[in-house]
Amino acid sequence: MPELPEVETTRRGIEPHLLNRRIVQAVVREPRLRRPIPADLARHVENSEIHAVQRRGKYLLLHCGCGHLLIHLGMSGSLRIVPADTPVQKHEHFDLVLDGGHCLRYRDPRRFGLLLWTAEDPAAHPLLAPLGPEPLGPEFDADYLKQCAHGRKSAIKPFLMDSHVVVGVGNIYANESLFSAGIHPARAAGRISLTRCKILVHAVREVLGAAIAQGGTTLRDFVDGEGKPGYFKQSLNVYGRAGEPCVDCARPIQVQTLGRRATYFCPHCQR
DNA sequence: CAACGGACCTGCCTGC
DNA sequence: TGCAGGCAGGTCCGTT
Repeated sequence: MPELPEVETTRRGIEPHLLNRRIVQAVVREPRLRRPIPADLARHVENSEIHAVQRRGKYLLLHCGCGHLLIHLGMSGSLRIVPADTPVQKHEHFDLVLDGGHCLRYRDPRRFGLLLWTAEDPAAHPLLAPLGPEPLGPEFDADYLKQCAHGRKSAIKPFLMDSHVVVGVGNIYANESLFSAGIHPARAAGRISLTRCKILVHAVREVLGAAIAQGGTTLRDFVDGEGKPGYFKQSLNVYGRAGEPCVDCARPIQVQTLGRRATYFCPHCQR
């Protein structure tokens, strides 16, 4: 589920409920996520106030007390604000109970997510430090992309999905951005001209921006902080549309595996 | 160092 | 109907 637009949608949904609230209790029902939830988490966060709710790539950062909570939603994670007495359902692995009677509840069937605590500058955390620039920020431009791709033989699609190149572009939006830019997903990253890098950067920004504006993409179970789905699915041009007509040329959309991920494209419009 | 495969999990869908 | 197999929005880590 969650690529950057879904994480940003989640951030925007939960932020107003969290800012300046105090965490009165951290309840961990299932610590076995991709990495175990630290046993001493409660000690760090209980009775601390949430000062900021930020995002870096697909990580959510809750600045509370004298450190940060890092939350990653993995493939199937979601966060919701619910009344603290709401009955717990399957796969709801932890709650941050807030003063005022609500709690932030995390659900993640596949348990690929993360909940970690760091007392340092979160940007220096080993998981965040090596991340590439934000796709919507000024650092991500054609010159950067061109330089980054120099000499790389990897196909552009898995290259674009590499969080060390640029953060936040997962499978759905890599497919959509490449379609929008008219670039074939299997083209070697190092063999894309500066002009086309410019087009691609623009496409990534447009696609992500539009997805955020529509509350993200709900394929199966993504919901925002209020439990509502995203509406970008209806704007998808290629993802999940194998065999259906290309919106530009009406020829059938192809699907093939690239870098072990389903890759959708129009061989006529993408070169 | 780049590229690739395996691993971490559950749920859902398909086909036998 | 049951079950095995494949596939799914992510990304870390170890090996070539």
